[in-house]
Amino acid sequence: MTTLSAIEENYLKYILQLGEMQNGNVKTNDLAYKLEHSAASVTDMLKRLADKNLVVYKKYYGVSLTKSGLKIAVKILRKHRLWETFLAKKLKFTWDKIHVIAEQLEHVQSDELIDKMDEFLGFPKFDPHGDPIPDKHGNISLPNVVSLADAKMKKQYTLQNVNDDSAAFLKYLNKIQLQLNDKIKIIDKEEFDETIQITINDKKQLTISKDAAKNLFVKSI
Amino acid sequence: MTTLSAIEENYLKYILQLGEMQNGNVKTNDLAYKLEHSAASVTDMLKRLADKNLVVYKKYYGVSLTKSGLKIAVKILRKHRLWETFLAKKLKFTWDKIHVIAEQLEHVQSDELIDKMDEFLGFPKFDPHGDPIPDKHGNISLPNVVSLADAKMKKQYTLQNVNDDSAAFLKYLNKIQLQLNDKIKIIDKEEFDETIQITINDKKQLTISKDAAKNLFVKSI
DNA sequence: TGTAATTTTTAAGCGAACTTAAAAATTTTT
DNA sequence: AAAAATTTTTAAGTTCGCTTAAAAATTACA
Repeated sequence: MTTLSAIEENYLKYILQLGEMQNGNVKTNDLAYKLEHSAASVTDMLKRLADKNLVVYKKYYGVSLTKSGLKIAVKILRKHRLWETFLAKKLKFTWDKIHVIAEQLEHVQSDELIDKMDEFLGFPKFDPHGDPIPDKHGNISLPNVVSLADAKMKKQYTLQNVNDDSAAFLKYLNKIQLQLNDKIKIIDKEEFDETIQITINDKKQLTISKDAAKNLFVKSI
Repeated sequence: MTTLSAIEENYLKYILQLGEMQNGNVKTNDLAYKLEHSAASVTDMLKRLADKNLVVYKKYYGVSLTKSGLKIAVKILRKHRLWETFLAKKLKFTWDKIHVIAEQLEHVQSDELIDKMDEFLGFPKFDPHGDPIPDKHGNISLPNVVSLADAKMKKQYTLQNVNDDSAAFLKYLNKIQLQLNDKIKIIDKEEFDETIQITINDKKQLTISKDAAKNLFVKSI
């Protein structure tokens, strides 16, 4: 199989990402929005990806990944998250900058490079955002995580994951000094606006908005 | 200035590389051979690069880099050689594989990434092949510097650089009392194991192993 | 120096990945 | 269920980076 262009790889990546919340089916317009292209150009590409057997495309309905398309998409995810880990851990990049650079690096083609990088980093299971890194065979380890908005009162959690890569959100986390693996306990939930009172590491107490809580994923301990 | 495509960057890279042996001028056919493209497509691109003021292109004569073209080409060289150093030193790639991968990595766009990588590697002056790595400002350690392993018999050299910061190697240099700027003359090369007989400052005579010689960079005087 | 050989450019055309505008299908509203 | 609104596709056109074939300029040589 001939190697895909970075553009084709991005399509597969976003079909995987957008499909995760649904049943796997992604609408043309959602892809167009994500990729910042016109809907017409998305339709165009989807037909070509379908010809290559990477996606199943049904007119006016949507698109989903085939087995081989999924395999490639997961590999890109693996590369992206390994590179993010490298940038953060080894090169000491701050959170808000690693995503954009990893979006370039994820398209470098070399299986040996991925595997050597994996080894160099000590075979990490999660990237700096707490997202699971698929292993060499595409297996993803999923811990029992829930959104902080759905978490229960008075239970102990650790911050596992953030679901918003925007620079603004990451800067916010920096400001309130909330980091991955920090211990979190909910001490109150305000019904009215769904804000949440938490303690971080049993010390600092602060208020988290509904919007922020939805993007913070925690694991019960 | 808008960022260049990887293809445009490759043109600049090869114009620099091929021009080094000449007076800086490169022929259309030589580029076509290097890039494995038709001569027609090279002509096409050279016109576009000239429009962007990156090269000076004279019909039927050849092409050379402008000031801004040179600056970009040197930057790509810097990136290529830093990545090669990273692949060899940190990821333990063998020599024969690093070039192909670095040819992809050199096109990743991020100034901060280059500089952080440079720092991570300890600001190396030479890549694994002994080629000089341009610094942040584009300055290159003099090109008449060669590895002692590649130096000629009976010529006079001075020690310019060492490309191994390991305590063991530095201790070894101390022991044999070899210092920067010392005069070195090769008086014999043993074919069998590639050990080298040298004199230091026309006095002390000693034997240098192949491995040590590869890490000693000398300049002819 | 005139002709032959070589190099380089021009011309025409192609595929990938995009665009806008119009047409068609689907979904929503009344 | 018909009309209106929205989504998606089709059609036509663009740019980039390539091709081959031909024409033109340069270089080699007899």
